[in-house]
Amino acid sequence: MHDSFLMIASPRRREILRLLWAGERSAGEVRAAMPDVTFGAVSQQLRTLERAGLVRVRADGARRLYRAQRAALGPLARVLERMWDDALWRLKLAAELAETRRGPRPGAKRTRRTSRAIRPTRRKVAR
Amino acid sequence: MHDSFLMIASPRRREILRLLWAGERSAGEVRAAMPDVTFGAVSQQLRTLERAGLVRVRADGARRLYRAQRAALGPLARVLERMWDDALWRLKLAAELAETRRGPRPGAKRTRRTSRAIRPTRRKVAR
DNA sequence: CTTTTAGTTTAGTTTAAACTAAAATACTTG
DNA sequence: CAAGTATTTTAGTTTAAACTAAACTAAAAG
Repeated sequence: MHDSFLMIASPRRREILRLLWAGERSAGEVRAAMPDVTFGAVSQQLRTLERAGLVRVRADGARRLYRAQRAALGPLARVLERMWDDALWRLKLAAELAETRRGPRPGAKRTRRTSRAIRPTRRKVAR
Repeated sequence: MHDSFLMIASPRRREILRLLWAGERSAGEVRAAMPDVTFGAVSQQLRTLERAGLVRVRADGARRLYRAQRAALGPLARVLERMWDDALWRLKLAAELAETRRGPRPGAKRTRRTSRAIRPTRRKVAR
């Protein structure tokens, strides 16, 4: 994934961008705004956005503060801003968030995995 | 699928829209511009775009003439137009078309299916 | 040092998109 | 009507995205 069109195609990522548009927020604050998904899911989308250059991170103690890199979206930034200002579009957005869920639902039955921890996987310590 | 953001997230659909932007073209003419996929694949994307209201069809004998409904894209129409005018973006587009292929490659090995024709499936005769 | 708080990462699951091949449909022409 | 051309539709496959649960890491607090 790398393309801006693809990035803003996801209602979830658009919502995250909106939250980070005006200023910095911690990962936990972003997560708090989306109680329907796990922290892991939000963290992954933040990383996806970071890799695409659409957000920046900054460590602050145990927290990590994210903010949008508005210019990275080019002309699409304006489109998003106009959308967020438009009340009608806001209603559509809410509907989409409910509709376009792709991964497993919270109540999905899953097979128990065996212990794991085969690879020690030292974290890259860049925080 | 229904959202404009989702619609233009696909390089294939963006390319189809570009071809239909200036005027009418038959499904076959669109297909001829994308020799890397089957007629079926193009026909499906045309229908997807039609359902989203982004193109219009018109029957002409055995052919079906498509054209873009530019206004349906709202502010995104301008973004696409600017993109198509920009030579740099054109290079990126070519790269993406090669990269973001998701379905089976032309040479993918597939299991032979058994006869079929279980359902008669009368076509809805709306052409 | 132990526990708590904050967040990331991994491994695996589910789902939809994008495709193919083949069958079906429809119009046209001999 | 048969054959050919144009296109759609169906059924099935492959792939990547989006998610969950659990394991992990790191900093802060007790």
